[in-house]
Amino acid sequence: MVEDGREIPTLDEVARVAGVSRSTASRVINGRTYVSAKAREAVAQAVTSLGYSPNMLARSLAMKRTNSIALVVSEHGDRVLGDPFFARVLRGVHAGLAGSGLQLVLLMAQDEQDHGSMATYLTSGHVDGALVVSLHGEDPLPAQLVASGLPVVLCGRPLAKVEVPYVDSDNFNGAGQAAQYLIDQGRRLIGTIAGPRDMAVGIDRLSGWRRTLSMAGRPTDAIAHADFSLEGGMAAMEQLLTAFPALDAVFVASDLMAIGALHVLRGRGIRVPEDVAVVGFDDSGLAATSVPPLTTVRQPIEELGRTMTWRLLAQFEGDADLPPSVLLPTELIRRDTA
Amino acid sequence: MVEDGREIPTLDEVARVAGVSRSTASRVINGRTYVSAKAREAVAQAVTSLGYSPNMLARSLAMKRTNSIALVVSEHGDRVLGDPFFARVLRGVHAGLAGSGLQLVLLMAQDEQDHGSMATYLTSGHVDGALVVSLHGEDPLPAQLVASGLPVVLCGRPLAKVEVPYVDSDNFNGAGQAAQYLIDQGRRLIGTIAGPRDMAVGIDRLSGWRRTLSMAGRPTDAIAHADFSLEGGMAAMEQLLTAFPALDAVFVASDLMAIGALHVLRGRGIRVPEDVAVVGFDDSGLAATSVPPLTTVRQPIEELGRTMTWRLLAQFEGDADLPPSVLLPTELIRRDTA
DNA sequence: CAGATTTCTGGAAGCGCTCCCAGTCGGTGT
DNA sequence: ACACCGACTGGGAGCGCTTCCAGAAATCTG
Repeated sequence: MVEDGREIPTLDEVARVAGVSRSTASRVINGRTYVSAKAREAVAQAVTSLGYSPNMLARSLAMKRTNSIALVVSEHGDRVLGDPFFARVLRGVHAGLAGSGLQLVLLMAQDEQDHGSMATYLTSGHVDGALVVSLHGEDPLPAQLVASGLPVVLCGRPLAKVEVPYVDSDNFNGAGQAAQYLIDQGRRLIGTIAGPRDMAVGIDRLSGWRRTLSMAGRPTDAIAHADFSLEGGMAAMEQLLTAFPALDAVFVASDLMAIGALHVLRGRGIRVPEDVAVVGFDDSGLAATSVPPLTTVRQPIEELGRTMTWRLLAQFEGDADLPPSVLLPTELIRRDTA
Repeated sequence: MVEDGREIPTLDEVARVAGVSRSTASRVINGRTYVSAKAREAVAQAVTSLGYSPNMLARSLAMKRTNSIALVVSEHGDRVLGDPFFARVLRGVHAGLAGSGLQLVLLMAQDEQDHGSMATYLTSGHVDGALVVSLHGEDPLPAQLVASGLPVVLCGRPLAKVEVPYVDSDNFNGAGQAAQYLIDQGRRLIGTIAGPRDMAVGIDRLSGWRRTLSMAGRPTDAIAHADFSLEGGMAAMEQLLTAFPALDAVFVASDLMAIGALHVLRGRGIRVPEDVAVVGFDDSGLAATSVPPLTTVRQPIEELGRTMTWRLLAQFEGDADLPPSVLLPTELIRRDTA
C-alpha cells in the first residue's frame, strides 16, 4: 500500500493531549459514567482537535463483537445479483438494520466450491451473525455455521433437517388461500402448476393447494411440475390441458410460470378467466403489468428481509422465548385472471 | 449475545498442542519459510484436530490491513437497490474481486444525513479502501475520504474539483458516436434530449453530441433537457417537436427517456426511423425489448465495476504510474430506430 | 469529626495475532 | 581447531482498544 498520508491518532494521544489516562479517555468516548465534567470536557476537546475516531478493529478485538453481520448468498454471485427477489430481500435487510449501528457485509460465492472459504470467514470472528439466503436445497453451510456457534437466520425453510431459525413466506397457507378463492368462485376442476419437488417453496405451495382442495372434497390429481421458468410454465400448462380437458382453474406456483400459462391459454383461444381462471404466486412486478393483469398471492419480500434482520438482532439480545422461525402472511391480490 | 457454544481455539492453543512456540505456529500457518518439516507437520495436525481458524480481527489489527473494501452508496439505499445499473456495477465489482481474497462491505446511507457516520466508519480502519458510487452531484464524501488517506475510486466523473481517481464510461465520445452515426445516415436536423445540467453524465453526453455536430458544421441548438425519467423524456420530445418541426433525428441521453420519446413519436403518427431516427444511451435491458428495438450506445456497466476494483487493487499494490482515472469505450448498437 | 459511602482516576492485564531479535544448533571452510 | 554462516526456534514487544481493580478524592452519615 502506498503512503497513507497523515498518521491517524490513537486513544493514547487523545489521553495525552487531554491530560488524562487512557482509561478515562475511553470512558468519556464511550459515554460511560463516573467521569468528572472537567475530564469529559478536556477529552471532548482533544478528540475534535485531533480528529480522532476510534479504531473499530481494536475495539472489536477487545470486546469480541464486530458490529457487523453478513448477508450470505451461497449461490454464485452473478446468478443472484440480477434477481429482483434478492434485491428486495436486500432492501428489507437494509431497512431492518437502520438505526442498529450494524454494518452489512455481503458475501457471495465466487466459484462453485467456495463454501469452505465462506465458512472460514464467517466463523473466524469477522461478523456477529449471518443471514443466509440459500436458494439451493441441500446446502451444508447453515449447519456448519450453527455448529460453530454463530447466530444464523435463514431465508426460506431449509429442506435439510437442521435446527436453524428461518423466516419464510407462508407458502402453505398462501397456496391454500388461492385454492379456496378458486373454490369460492365456483370453479369445478382446479389444477396446479407446481414448482420443483426438491425445493421447499415448491413443496409447500403444492401441499397447501392439496390440503385445501381435499378438505373441500375436491380431487387433487391435476398436478404438473415445472422449474419456475417461463418455458416450464408453458409446458406444464400444455400438459395439464391435455390430461384434464375439463380444467377450469389453475393455481400456478409463481408469477413467471403463470405468465407462461397465460401465453398457452391465449394461444389455444381459451378465455381467461371465463374458461380457465389463473392465480399466480409472488406478486412480482410481472403480475401487475401482464395482460391481462394477474390475480396472484402476494408474498411480502422486503418484509422477509426485515424480519430476518429483526430475528437475528433479537438473538443477539438474548431474547429468551424467540420463535424458532417465523412465517409471514400472504395476501391474495385480485386482478383480472380469476 | 447468548451462549456461544464451544470455545474457539487460538493460535496459542495450536502452538501448545503442537508443542512449539506461537511464533513457529504463526510461521507455518502463514506458509512462511524457516520452519522444519517436523514442526510444520505438528502444527498442521494441531490445526485440523482443533479446527483452528485464525481470528481475522486480530490479524488485521497487527498487520494494519483488513482485507476488505467497501462499496459505498451515498444515496439512500432504498432508491438504489432497485436500480439495475447498480446491480450490474455490483456484479462487476464482485467479479473483479474474485481470487483477491478481499471481502466486500456494502455501505449505504440510511438517513439523509448519514454521511458523517459513513465517513467515520470508513476512516476508522474497517476497510482498506472504498469504491464510491455517488450518483449525486455535490457529494463531499469522496474528498473527505481522500483527505483521510483512504484509497478511493469513484464510479462516474465527479462534478466537484477533487483529485480522486474515477472510472467512467466514455460518455463524451459515446454521444459523439451516436451523433456521427446520425450524420452518416444522412439526417439533416439532429436534436438531443439531454440529461440534467448538474450531473456529469448529462453534461458529458451533451457536450459529446455538441462537439461532433459542430465539427460537422451542423447546428446544435435543438436541445431539450430532462431528468432521465420516462415522463421527462416524453415532455422533452414534445418540446423538441414543437420547436423544431423539421427535426429528423434525436439522440437521447438514456434508454428510458428514449422510450418516452418513442411513445410520443408514435402518438403523433411519426414513423421511426423513417421520419425521425432515435438513438438512446446505455443499452439497458429496455433497449432490446422496446418496440421497435432501440438503437443505442452501449456502456459497459459490469466492466465499470470490474475496472473500479482493478484500479483500487492496483493502488494497494502501490503501482507507480497508474492512470488517475479511466474511461471505458462505448459501442453503438444498431437496432431498428436509427 | 471519625468512618462509611460514593465518585473519580490511572495502572495494568488482557483480546489474538505479527514480527523483530537474539539465540541455539548443526554443518562448512581454512 | 577455530570462526562462521545458514536453518531454525522462542521470547517478547507491539497493534489500539476495553475493563478490572485498587487507590485517591469528594461527599455523605450521625
